[in-house]
Amino acid sequence: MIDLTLVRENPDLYQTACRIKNIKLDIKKFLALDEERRTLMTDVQKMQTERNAVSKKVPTLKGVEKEATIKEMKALGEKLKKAEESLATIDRDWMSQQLQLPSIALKTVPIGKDDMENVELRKWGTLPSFAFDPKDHVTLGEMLDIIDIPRGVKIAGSRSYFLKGDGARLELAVLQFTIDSLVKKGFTLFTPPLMANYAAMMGTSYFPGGEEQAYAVGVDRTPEMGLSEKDAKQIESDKHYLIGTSEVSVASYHSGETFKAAELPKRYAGFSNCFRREAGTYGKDARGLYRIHQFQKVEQVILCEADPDVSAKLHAEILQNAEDILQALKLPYRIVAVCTGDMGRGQVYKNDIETWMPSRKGYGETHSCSTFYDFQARRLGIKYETATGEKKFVHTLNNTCIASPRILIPILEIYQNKDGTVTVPEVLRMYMGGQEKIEVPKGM
RNA sequence: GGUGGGAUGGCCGAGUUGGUCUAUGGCGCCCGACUUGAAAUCGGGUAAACCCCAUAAGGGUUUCGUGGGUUCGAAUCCCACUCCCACCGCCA
Repeated sequence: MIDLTLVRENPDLYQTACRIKNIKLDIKKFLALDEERRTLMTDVQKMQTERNAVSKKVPTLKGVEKEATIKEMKALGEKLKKAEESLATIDRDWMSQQLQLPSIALKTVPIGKDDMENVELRKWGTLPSFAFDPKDHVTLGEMLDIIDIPRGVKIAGSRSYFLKGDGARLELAVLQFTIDSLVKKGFTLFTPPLMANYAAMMGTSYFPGGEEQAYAVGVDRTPEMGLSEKDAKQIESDKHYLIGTSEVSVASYHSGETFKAAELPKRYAGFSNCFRREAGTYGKDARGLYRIHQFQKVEQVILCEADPDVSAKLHAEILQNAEDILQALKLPYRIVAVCTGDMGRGQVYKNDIETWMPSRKGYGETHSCSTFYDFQARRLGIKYETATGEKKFVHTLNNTCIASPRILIPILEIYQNKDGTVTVPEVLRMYMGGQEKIEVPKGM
């Protein structure tokens, strides 16, 4: 959400922001509506003022005068009701447009229309070379009996999978390693609600706009369940959404709260399953574990004071935390600056980390590091009180620290051996009982 | 799932025959007085969002769980919903 006085004062700036972020919103029209809304609001308030004043006088009046006043007020009441109704109509339109307003990207953000125009900033690591014909993670997973996609599809439909045996253990190992690393750095770990209400989805700026990517719980089940109207209504009001990232729950954790400046920054780590419908991606990344409906992620969430220097520093910090994990795993990666068209309404700056995936013969996105300034905080109502007593909205940031099974793609593919086994990355062995290799299970 | 109780300002809590309620009172917090300093005491002040206005001074509206209704007027009456607490039942 944007401070509207800024939009009123700088309409061109926001129109440009819409254009470069691919948001279809006519700022001039929005401001005209905003003007209309305020005019009407003033009218309504004037009528309310009169009603309040006269109503207060009524008990002191008697007889004819009282009758006349009440009659007069009745007429005013009808006029007021009509005005309030048209205000409510305008309000809805105004609100939905207001939620479209983008934040202003930093000057350093490359201008571009989609991920093709993201800019590589730097690379780390040496790309693997194989003295044999390397297999992709799907083949490796089948041969080692650690990934079972066909049975996942049988149970839950396309883009579903089972991790099995050492595959499941490897996932837990990499997650636990990441969690330990963040905890050592002073992060507070959360296992948050996996279901969130509309306010949390809206507050973190996934809604409106991202509804089709979220699984809704307790909605539209009336026909199949044969519910009574009353029960159906109850379920409708029960509506929750499966989170696509723990950012939704963890960033909303302090919604409506006000901190003392000294309590900031908050360094939070959310560990959760994540659910994504992946609507509109039919056929894209169809093979393997790259794009699936359910995964596990350790996410960093930061709340800090509203100072661009402070949030820039923390952005670098949480980016580095993710790089530390990849470096410990010895996985080559690159950092890109995400361009305006690929960065979303609320972010002012965003980096992706892309990890080398041999089967893709390229880097694939594994992390996403965003700075929002006060965009989310305004929607969530998270403030802090400065030393001078001023109340301001906090800045929020977040970054993936690890997401699995996507990270298993480079691990399996880079650590594979000629004989089809996979070496367990050194730092993960202690989480797998010291195991050094994943081999074909006995009896296969 | 059943029965009962409840939701009021940062916290506790009064107000429910609709109108001097401008939401009593207390606690906490802030400022001041007294004091060498502190405590105690005394005095004053203590919500948010939004609108008008010159980014002043000032004025106004809304908010007593949420939404709707009745009324000239609603914390107070009516309807629906949400959430919390207690006990019973069921349950990983």
